[in-house]
Amino acid sequence: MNSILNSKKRLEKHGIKPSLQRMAVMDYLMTHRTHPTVEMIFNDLSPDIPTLSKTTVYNTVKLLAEHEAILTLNIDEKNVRYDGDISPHAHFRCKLCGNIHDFPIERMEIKHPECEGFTISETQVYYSGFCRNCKN
Amino acid sequence: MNSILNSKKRLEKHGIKPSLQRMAVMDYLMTHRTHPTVEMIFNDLSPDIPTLSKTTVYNTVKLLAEHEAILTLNIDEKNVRYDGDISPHAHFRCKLCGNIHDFPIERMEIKHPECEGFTISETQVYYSGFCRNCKN
DNA sequence: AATAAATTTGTAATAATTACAAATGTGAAC
DNA sequence: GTTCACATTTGTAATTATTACAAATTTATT
Repeated sequence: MNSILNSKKRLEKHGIKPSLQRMAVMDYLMTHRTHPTVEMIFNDLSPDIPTLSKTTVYNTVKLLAEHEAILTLNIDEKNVRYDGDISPHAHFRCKLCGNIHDFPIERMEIKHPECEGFTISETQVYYSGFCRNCKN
Repeated sequence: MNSILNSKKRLEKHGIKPSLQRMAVMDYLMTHRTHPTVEMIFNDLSPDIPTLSKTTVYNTVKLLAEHEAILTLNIDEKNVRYDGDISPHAHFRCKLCGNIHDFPIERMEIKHPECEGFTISETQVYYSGFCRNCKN
């Protein structure tokens, strides 16, 4: 399977004109389930696309997120992280190694008087603690 | 009710030695349910404590959070926000006005094979969308 | 009152992100 | 196929939140 083709389809599905850089970033996020930072994406793509600029990566993830082709995670206090998996799931950050894991999300009931009149368009569930490797 | 007294008690309960600045920040977070940034806390306390330094506010909220006397919210991409209400609840950020509201949290079932071996010490639930005032 | 320890303060450094304008690439019209 | 308009990318400079750090101040102890 040519994963670049998949990334192109994803871009088009979300109304984004595909370019070499956009497809590369989209493909990276679809094939790397590490919830990478802009820095990581840039470092990993640079060898293949020598002219790539970090600004382009910033611009691209912003564009992708605005078109809801990817998720923006604020689970890490330092850097913003991005996720190519847009299906509903929660995230876990290990306080020791910093790695982020996907967690299944069961369900969430939100039907309280206080919520009347609010329109919820996005939900993020963040856990933190120690992962399997780090809980010594 | 002298709310400064309450803040002193909260500090002591969490093993933090009370000082003028620490009590002021703790009190501010207990009486202002706006999930303020360091900037906001600093600006509002400065008139009363003219010698106050922004570094002190940074130091203090870090200390309070480490001792779990307050919550750290990463719901806002720009600034870290702090919450003096440590009882379980979720947060909602309006995409238009940026205000953050408390939401009740019903329950959350996390009992999936994928979670085996992970130790969850903290859970944050963030919603975003449009608040009552902003949904035009 | 003197000394040691803890806390606060101000400044300077760091680091992520954004603004912006120049350069490059792409596509349509002729 | 060349020209022109428009979109995209790039690099640099600016911005901004946060941290590092050392001096100054406050607090506690003898």
